[in-house]
Amino acid sequence: MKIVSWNVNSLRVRLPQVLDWLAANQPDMLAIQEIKMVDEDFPVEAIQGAGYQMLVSGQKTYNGVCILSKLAGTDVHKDLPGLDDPQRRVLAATYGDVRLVNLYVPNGESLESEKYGYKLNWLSKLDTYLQHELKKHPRLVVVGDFNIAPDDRDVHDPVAWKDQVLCSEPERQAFQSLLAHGLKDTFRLFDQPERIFSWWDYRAMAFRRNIGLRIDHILASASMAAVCRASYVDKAPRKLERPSDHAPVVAEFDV
DNA sequence: ATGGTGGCGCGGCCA
Repeated sequence: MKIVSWNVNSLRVRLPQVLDWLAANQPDMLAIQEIKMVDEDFPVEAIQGAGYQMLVSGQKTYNGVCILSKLAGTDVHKDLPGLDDPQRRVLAATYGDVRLVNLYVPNGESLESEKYGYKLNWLSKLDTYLQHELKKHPRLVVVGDFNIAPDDRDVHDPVAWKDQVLCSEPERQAFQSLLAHGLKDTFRLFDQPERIFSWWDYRAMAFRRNIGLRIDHILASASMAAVCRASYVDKAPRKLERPSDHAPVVAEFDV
């Protein structure tokens, strides 16, 4: 089973790249963030034509998530319990006996911003939600744009980013709390090259200079981590014309 | 270098 997370920064713009990537890579599930469209505008025919089913939690202009999959998803969740939030950032479903949670964690903007408080509160509600999901679903995979670089290895310049948003201690502690509940960062289950990132700013030729952060993650419960055979970033789509600022992250499981 | 680029949608927000 191949599970992928990709922040596409507008599915309308990136649809041709998504279709090409699906055809070439044939994931079982592709969790997408920042589709930036309402459900009514979703390209149903194009996705079905590629051989995929879909679940969508769309929003105009901002946010919006979906899951493309070969099998139908059931038991769909679109909200975090205890958080009354119009922002569409969560989509969870069950595929066979695997539970998949797709997240677009708030960015936070800066430590001084109101949005930072919203992010930390959101992560607190997520923490509680995932504890319950872990109890209900032994085979749980949590993916998405976490907007958190878990440690300094995930940052091109840890000194410059110290205590900045995406790298601050409260954010990193929220990420570590998820791991403490039993989730594994699948990327760190394997030896990895240095300076592997999943997001590069559009500005200042950051991608060409590999000035990035690893903020997109695939976490797995113990039983799924035990059968994880690979976890990596596919930089190829980031090299295309008019790319997303994020690359897909991929995990493969012997399931 | 307090800028820079990109998406949405047509001014300003968000990342």
